[in-house]
This record gives sequence, structure tokens and C-alpha cells, in this order.
Amino acid sequence: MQKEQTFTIKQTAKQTGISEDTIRYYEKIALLPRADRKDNGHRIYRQEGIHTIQLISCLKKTGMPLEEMRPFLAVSADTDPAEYPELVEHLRSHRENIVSQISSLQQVVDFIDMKLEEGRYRRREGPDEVQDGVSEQMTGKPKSRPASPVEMSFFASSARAGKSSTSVE
Amino acid sequence: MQKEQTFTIKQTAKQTGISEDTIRYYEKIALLPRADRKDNGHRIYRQEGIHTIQLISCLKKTGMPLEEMRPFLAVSADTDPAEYPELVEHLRSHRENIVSQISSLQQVVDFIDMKLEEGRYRRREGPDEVQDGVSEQMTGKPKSRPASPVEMSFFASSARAGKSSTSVE
DNA sequence: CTATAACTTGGAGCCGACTCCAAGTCAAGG
DNA sequence: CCTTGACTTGGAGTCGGCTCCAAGTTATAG
Repeated sequence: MQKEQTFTIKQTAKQTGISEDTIRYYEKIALLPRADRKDNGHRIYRQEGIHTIQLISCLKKTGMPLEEMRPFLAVSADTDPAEYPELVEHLRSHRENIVSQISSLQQVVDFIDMKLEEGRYRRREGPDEVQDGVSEQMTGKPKSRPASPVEMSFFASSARAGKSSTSVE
Repeated sequence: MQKEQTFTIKQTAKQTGISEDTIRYYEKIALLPRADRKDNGHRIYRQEGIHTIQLISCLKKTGMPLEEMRPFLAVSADTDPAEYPELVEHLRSHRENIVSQISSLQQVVDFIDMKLEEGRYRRREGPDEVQDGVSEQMTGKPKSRPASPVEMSFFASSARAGKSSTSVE
């Protein structure tokens, strides 16, 4: 076997869906380690570097700001997280964020399903239970969601977060 | 019964978790309709307005840019979506986005779980059943996870999204 | 009567995350 | 030798989404 394949920045951009400019930018702000260069100064990437970029891309999708990614990247490939207790806390807390984000998203999906369902049978009043109509054609994902009174749960949820209601002073 | 309760912008901000400034900003860019004013010019909000703001807040959590929200807000409370076929398409396609976002997020959760699991045995002083504390109030979804080779699925996924691989020209 | 507080307005400023540009280097082709 | 193209660099510009500010209005309390 050979010396492990390498990629130009252009190929890397293509593979990761992150633009060349952006990759350079990430390197500039040291979110990515300085890539190795060829003799002519051109960057070269190998699989590991690509994985890192993909991790960034994935974390980005979770809405995480670049700055907050640094610790995650440190632990990226093969580090033992236990060596960085702070990091563990970080991971845990971001996990919570994500889980709650997922539920937020699920609410929106429910909301959309409700709306779509509504339109599907032409005019109909009241919150009738929605459910699968649409959801099966989607990703083979868990439909889970007990489809609660969507509209209510949807709108009620964040209200409580702000604490109070009586103390509207 | 009385004339339906109204709220000041401050109260509204508190309830929705969106700052007064931001609420005014949303009105400024016409993401929100111009709120009614009292005689002294102060904004007043009622339940429906608050719902709209909460919808924005929820959509924001899905990473949707404000501009893209406009159609959603149009259909917000009680419009029949069937009257706006374009909109239905929009809804459908955003639903796709969200579903795929959810799976992205789930991957990150898996990644984190994997990392945490790895470190779990080294060090233990924290509540290691932490996750449940939140998940019950969340989706109420069980761990469900198909527990695939996380690392692999994680890193392989987005590569596939870009289509690529063979066409690294 | 004055001060405090809760609002109003328009506009400026800020930050994160790119995105674009100019100027330069190097490698291969006609 | 000159051009083309893929890259390099540093730095400037852009855009979305706030966030802050100053100046002004009105309401209530001391």
C-alpha cells in the first residue's frame, strides 16, 4: 500500500462541502491546524484533516459558534476525553443543548405536518391529530413524537422558560 | 369576560425570551406586523402576537434565517395553507431540511455519547445519569439510537452529501 | 414641579462568519 | 519566453442579526 492519499484544497473543499476560502479562513483563525504544504507551498490534506473539517461542518449544523468548537476539535479523533474534565462538562452541556434543539426542531416538524395535513383535506377546523401522512415518505427516521396537541405544546413551551407569568410586574 | 389581556413589550420580551430591542427590530424589518399602540404610542401585544414571536423564536432555533421565515409567519396562526401552493412546497422542503438537520444533530449526540462513554470509566464524580434529567422534559424519547459504528457513520455521512468521491478531478 | 421610569424613534456600531480581491509564486504547455 | 491555472498571502468588504445610544414623550410618585 502507498503513502496515504492526499488532496488539494480544492478537492478537500469539494469533498467536505466547505469552500476553499472558508477552509483557509478556518486555518487563519486556527480552528484548523496549519495544513502541511508541498514544496510549492500548496496545502495538502489527508483523511484525518478531512475528518476534522467534516466535524466542523457537522457541528456548524448544530448551530455551534466556531469559537466553541475548539475544545471539540481537540478531542476530535482519538484523544481520551477523560484527560480534560472541563471538556467533558462542555460535551455534556452541549449534548443537552442539542437534545433540546432536536426537540425544538421536532416541534417545527410537527407544526409543519399539522399545516400540511390541514391543507391536505381542504378546510377543517380544530386541532385534529396529525401523524404519519407525510412523515413516512421522509427519512426512515423515527416518527416517534406522540403528536401531542401540537399547536399548544408548540406555543406553550418557551413561555415557561422565561420563568414567571404571575410576576409580569 | 374582559377584553383579552394585553402585554407591554417588556412583558412580551420576558415571556418569549426575545429582547425588547429584538422585538422592535423584527417589527422594523417587517418580520412582525406593526403592533397596535396605546394612546401614548406604546406597543401592545396580545396572545396572538406572542404566539407569532414564539414561532419566530422556534424557527430561529432551527437555524432558519429571518428572511426565510416570512412565508411561515404568513401561514402562522390560522391561515389555510392550501391557498398558497407555493408555500406548501416551501413547508415541505423546509421540513426535509429539518429532518436532515435532526439526523445531523443526532449524529453529534452519538459522537458525544461515544466520547463520554470512553471517558466514563476513568473519572467519575459527577452525576452520570445526567442526561435523563433533561430528556424527560424533552422529547421524552428513549435513547432509541441504532448505535451504529458511530465514528464511521459520523464521518462518512457528509462526504456522501457532497456527492463527489470518484469525481475528485 | 421635578424626577424617575417606561416607553418611543432613527440611526450608529458591533460581531461572527464568511467572501472577495490584489499581488505574488510556481508548474506545465504552446 | 509567455501564458494559463492552481494555488499562496494579507487584508478589506459584506451581510445578517442584533445591540446600543441619544433624544424625545408621557405617566406616576414624592
